[in-house]
Amino acid sequence: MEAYVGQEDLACHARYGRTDRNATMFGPPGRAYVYFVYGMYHCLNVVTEPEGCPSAVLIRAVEPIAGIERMRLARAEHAARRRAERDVGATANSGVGRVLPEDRLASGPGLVCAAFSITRRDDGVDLCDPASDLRLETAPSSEEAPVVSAGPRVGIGYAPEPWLSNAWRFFVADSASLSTGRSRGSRSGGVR
DNA sequence: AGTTGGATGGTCT
DNA sequence: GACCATCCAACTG
Repeated sequence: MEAYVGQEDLACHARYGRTDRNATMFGPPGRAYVYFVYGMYHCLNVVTEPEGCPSAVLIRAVEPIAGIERMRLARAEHAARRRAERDVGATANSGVGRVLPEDRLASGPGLVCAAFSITRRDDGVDLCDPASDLRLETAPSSEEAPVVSAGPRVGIGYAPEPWLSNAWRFFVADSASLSTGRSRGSRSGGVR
């Protein structure tokens, strides 16, 4: 996950003020801020600060625990839909992709939304409401606290220092489901 | 194994 | 009209 903190954070979507797209970030905490990027992917955030203080946490990756097949199906549907929109003909073949490894089902912000079928329609959903389809739940107390590491945020090359290098990306150090970002490099440990 | 280019459309200067 | 909180395929070596 990555923290985006207020209008002063020049990597945050709220840096130019409130717009139709980022309005949810300006609202109460605990809601989903979902946006559309690069013409094909969605990204899920959790609003974290009180109303009027536009901050959120981007969910960059998820370790699948349950509903694995459901996630595989959603990923396949997402890919198929994109293929279908592009190719008008020759759709006969490529339906058979190789089976996605569990570790890669949601190992990126766009993939999280593809695996959970999250779209802009989920923007503003109350993630703390137990009745919500999309929601946060507290971990069982039996669960051991993970070791968390921090590093610079991914994909914000447009931002000036110190925002560019602030270690506001937090990740479970030994997770096999870490997202693979392009620029700076925490990519090394024997993931895979 | 590491790097590069292309797809694709909403959003904002 | 440029940019983008991305991903994957196709390269290179």
